[in-house]
Amino acid sequence: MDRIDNQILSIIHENARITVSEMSRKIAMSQPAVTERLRRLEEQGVITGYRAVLSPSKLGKYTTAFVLFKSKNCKEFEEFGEAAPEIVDFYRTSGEYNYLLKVVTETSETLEAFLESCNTFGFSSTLVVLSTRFEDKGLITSQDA
Amino acid sequence: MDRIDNQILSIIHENARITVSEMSRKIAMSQPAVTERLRRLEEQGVITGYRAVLSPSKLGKYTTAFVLFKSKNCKEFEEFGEAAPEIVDFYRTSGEYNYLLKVVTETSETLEAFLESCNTFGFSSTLVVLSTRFEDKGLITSQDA
DNA sequence: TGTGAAACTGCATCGTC
DNA sequence: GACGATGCAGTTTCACA
Repeated sequence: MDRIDNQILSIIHENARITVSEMSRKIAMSQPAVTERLRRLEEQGVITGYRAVLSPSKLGKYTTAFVLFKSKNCKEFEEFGEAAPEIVDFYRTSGEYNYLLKVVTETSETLEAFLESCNTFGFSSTLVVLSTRFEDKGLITSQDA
Repeated sequence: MDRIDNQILSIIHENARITVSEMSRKIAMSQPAVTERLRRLEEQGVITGYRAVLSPSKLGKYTTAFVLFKSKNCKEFEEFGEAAPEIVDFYRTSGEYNYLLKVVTETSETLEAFLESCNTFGFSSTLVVLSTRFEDKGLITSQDA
């Protein structure tokens, strides 16, 4: 994990579909060398995947909310969470609440319906997202790369 | 936006570095047709980008937390947030708190230092993430694709 | 680990429907 | 909108440093 690896990570976090050739030009290194470094970063688990970022609103999902949850039966609630398509992110947390969920739904009505379906598992508190300033800022700072 | 577009979105959300040829085999359509559909999905803003997913712990970041924030001066706080490398996600929310931040730091000590640097802007409540059950579940359900 | 060369594979583009 | 053909670009592999 040297400076070149950090450059590769920074570039590929910005644009996961960049070609290895283009990257090799950016960092002034041969294309097979970059391919090999990428392979290693994947193998070591530094890179865990590559994802397209989709616009919720363009897919008819206009409501995003964070739900703080205090569940009684954790096992049952986690099984419910796995199966619920509305839950995009699912975290176990410390504090008064033991779960935090990011929920994406069509409208506030479908959010309400979702919250009601959670009621049997415990108590929740919901924060509706008004707007997103930014998401998924890179973990590599310019000084690292 | 038909079933084939949904299939493309589902596939490329799973693996953003898949080749167009491989996709075209999976969905039994010619390579130029898939290229054209991809181009349109990008142009329409359904796909807003492609990102590598990086492991925080492999980069020395062992602490993730969600910070609920109640700020007095919103403009100043947002400028601070843009510049803070610890803040990975930044949302404006409804409710008692007006911001929600996802913060990734090296240790609980660096989290503490970050929280102290926020103090001038208002009041915060922090939920430390104990574990992540899942993140970034696809917005396309199997019935759509 | 990194490089250069060669064979292979994938992609952009265009004409056709 | 989708297809097939084609020339160019990117990737894989390997011998060598």
